[in-house]
Amino acid sequence: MSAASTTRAPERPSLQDTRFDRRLSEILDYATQVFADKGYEGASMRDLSRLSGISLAGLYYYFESKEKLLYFIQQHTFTTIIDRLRERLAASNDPETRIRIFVHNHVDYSVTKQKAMKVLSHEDDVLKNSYGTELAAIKREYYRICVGLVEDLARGERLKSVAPSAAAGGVSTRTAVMGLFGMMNWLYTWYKPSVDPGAEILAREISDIFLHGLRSNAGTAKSIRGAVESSRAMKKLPPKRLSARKRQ
Amino acid sequence: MSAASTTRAPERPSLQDTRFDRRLSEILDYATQVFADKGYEGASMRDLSRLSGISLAGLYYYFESKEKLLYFIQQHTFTTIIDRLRERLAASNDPETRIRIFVHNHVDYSVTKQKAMKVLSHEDDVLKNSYGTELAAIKREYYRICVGLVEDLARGERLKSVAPSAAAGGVSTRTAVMGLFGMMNWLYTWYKPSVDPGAEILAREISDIFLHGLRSNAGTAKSIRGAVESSRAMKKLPPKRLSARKRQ
DNA sequence: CTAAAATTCTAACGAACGTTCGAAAAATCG
DNA sequence: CGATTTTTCGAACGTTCGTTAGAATTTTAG
Repeated sequence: MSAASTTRAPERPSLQDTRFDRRLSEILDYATQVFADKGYEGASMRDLSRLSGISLAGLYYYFESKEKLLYFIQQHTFTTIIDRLRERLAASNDPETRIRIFVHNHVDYSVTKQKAMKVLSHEDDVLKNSYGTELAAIKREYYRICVGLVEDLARGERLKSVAPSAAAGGVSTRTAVMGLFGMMNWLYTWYKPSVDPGAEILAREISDIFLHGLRSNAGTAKSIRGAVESSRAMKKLPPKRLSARKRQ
Repeated sequence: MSAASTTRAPERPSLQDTRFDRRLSEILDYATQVFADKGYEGASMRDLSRLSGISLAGLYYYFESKEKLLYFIQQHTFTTIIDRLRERLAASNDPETRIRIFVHNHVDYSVTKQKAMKVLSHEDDVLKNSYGTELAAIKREYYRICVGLVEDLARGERLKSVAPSAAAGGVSTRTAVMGLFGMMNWLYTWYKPSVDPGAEILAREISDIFLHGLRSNAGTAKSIRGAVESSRAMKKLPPKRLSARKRQ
């Protein structure tokens, strides 16, 4: 009888480390690897069975569906990142330092848990049911934390270049934060531990770009208006050819 | 008899706009939508058949496999972006302006051809055979163009904060360029035309962050060393609990 | 040691997948 | 028009998919 679906006993606070728990988290590690390597849709339960050495049916003793498996991975990864962030943020009250802590925390996790982070970023909008809604809520919470940090910085330094809207020049908070997430979440596509710097240096580099990027006085920015509009580049270009085909 | 696989006549330079070509590119538009909405692996040929109104077998008259379909989309999107970029870059010799043109070109395409851009970014490493190798080459070419623009800027302004390596503070060229790609390629996950600014403003915001980020004199950067190491946050944290389970 | 509970397995289910065959229909052209 | 080519389609192919029933085995506890 499948424990994950039917048995429903005392339900202790689940803070123990039972045999079942250990096996499940072992499976989650294998699943993270398979999902990272082949994508959620591209990976099959048979791939996971082969890699983990557990029979196909044996897997289903620990979770009830492939979807739940992805949910477990993403939920665990996300809450771990947020928990660590909260602990680390307690160490400073300086707005700039706190943003650097935020970036370091995120980059550090991306570097040390590359596959989990890839599954979190790349399979972002796969889950559609209640799992998806819950993960979306966690994501929004994480986003709001970052917005708060940026607003603290802007307030403290009176950065008029960071504003809710970017109408008159300067950078909107939303674009800034999303840009930062872009720099961090894109890591999984290019980071190679053997070639690239460690989390400390990488986090400093990204923080530098972001922080100094926000501190710009927007007045000095050049416009591409003149240069571009003088060419035909800005106008609607004629549709390009499709690739070659084999026909007469 | 399937024209795409067997017939092999005169093979004119394929610069015409035949009935076949028009139908194929119509199918590619539908396929772009399906792949963007459900992911390449998650989308089925039956989904495409339903959306396009063409029978399952009818589709295969125009291409020989699902893989080739993805290749067509990605190859066409990528070369279009590069072609437009080359035209637009001809309008200026100023290093900063040229980088702004690069960003605008990329952002503009992301905003106006959202779905195609999502397929290009999100299904980046799906193709493994010769298709994949060819696309990787195009990608490298695009990357090298951007590196060239950044190097021109650093040379022209004697930015000692932008260097091949980032050992002593400052930002390595690789991290800078990858960070820029991150900001731009992450767009597809959050950009909403109804809420967010148009390509012009968005491109200026991203360019501002990037350019002013690079121009920082790295000396003023704070370190999170002290703050973070004084807490237990930097150390290996005890493993967090997995999510709840239903057992006794 | 024995009985109960927890864990694992083999074998299979029906559904969905990418792709193809061969004939029907539509378009082209003398 | 009739002949030929181009385009479309219903029906099926073999394979793989996620999942499950039920028996066999291992672990746990008295």
